[in-house]
Amino acid sequence: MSTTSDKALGGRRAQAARNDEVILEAARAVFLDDPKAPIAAVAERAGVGISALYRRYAGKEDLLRQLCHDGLRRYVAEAEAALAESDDWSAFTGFLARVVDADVHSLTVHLAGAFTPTEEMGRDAMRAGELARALVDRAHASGRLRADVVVPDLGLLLEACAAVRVPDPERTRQLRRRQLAILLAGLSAVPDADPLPGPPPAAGEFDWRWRRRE
Amino acid sequence: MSTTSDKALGGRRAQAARNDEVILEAARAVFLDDPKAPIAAVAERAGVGISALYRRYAGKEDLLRQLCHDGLRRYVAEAEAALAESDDWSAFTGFLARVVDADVHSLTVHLAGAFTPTEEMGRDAMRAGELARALVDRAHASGRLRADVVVPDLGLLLEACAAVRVPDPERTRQLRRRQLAILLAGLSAVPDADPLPGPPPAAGEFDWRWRRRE
DNA sequence: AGCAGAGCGGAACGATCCGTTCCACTGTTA
DNA sequence: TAACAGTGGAACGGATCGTTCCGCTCTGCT
Repeated sequence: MSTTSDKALGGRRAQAARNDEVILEAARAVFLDDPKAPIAAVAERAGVGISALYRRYAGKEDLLRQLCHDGLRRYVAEAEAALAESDDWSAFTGFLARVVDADVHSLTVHLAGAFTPTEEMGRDAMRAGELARALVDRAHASGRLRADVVVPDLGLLLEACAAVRVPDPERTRQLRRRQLAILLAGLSAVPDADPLPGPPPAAGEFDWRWRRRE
Repeated sequence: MSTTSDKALGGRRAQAARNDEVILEAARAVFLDDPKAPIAAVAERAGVGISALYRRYAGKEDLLRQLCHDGLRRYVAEAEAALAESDDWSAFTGFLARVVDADVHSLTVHLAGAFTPTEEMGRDAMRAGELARALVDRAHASGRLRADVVVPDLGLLLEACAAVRVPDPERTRQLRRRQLAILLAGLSAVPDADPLPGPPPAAGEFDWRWRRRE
């Protein structure tokens, strides 16, 4: 009944399948907390040995890359989901709230530079950019977003939220929501506001993070 | 004419006095860029040998502590200067702009935990808190600050600005000014705004950073 | 029942990295 | 010219970390 290729796994195989998730979750938690954490910390947090890690990933760089790519995919998925909404403004704000909650920015940006990206990641990153532009365009169309906000301003916004971090994850989420609310209030169109200062952030201005570090 | 205790130094003494500043500047730049940078990086950046560092500081921890304390003192000085202004709102915004420009937040917060703080730093930190409260009180009194903003919200704001960093320092300053403008717009009182969400940040909620790390 | 091997834990290894010490050297001061 | 503050940078010892490897367990198949 239970063959090797069967989906209903028991015993050792089930344990292994469970470990897949446990390890990914542990890696997420550990590397979000400290991008330079040793790989042994991931194993310890997952409650497994180091072998369990190396069985799944070619090395640390491979794990980091996968984690980062997951974050990127999540970003794209949330953006697509948001674009399916009818209300332009709540699509925009809902997207940001979900991305902030999921800590996607830390995953994609703070892990960047620790590995050589794949071509597929490049494609996904481009797609993410297009979707963000669509979201911002619709937010502008709704009239609720101030006119001088540009797409890369989202980078500043997400960075600001990701910078908030306290030991308790739930509390972190709450404080980030507050930060996001303040920022969104600041980005909202009001009758007679001073224009935002300085040259706005440009498209590739944050790409330097992806340069291989050390 | 030129005795040992003379202020007008020449030759070797002048070089040493100059090195004092060069080293501090280099340390600021290096540790702002990477709080875990090796001490040799500071020496290299300053264009001096390692001995020149150890002649002035007992060790890395001592240097970090001094750097952090400098940041704290700068914060206090800016706050005092701001409180001398007559206009409540521009005292508030001017203070924030100067603190953000000076990258004081990174110095005091991102270096915290890398050394055991002195009692004097504790006193200065308390004084900083009092001054911040006075600044926020006056901003509230001006009617320009939304009523539900609390003092520790400044922590979120400064963190948000400090999180913006690109390789070029001047460009970093510009982008941070933009970020600050957005945040201040978000913190400005408007007729009928939704209240800020979540339990507001509490007084000691960011103190965990000061716990000795590893 | 028994065997082959997938999966695993964790010690051990080798390669860095980094803080600190130390010593030879140089220009200055008395 | 003797003493020395100031310095550069090699060298050392400890710590860290990625990766490998070996022995063990438990499973799935014959």
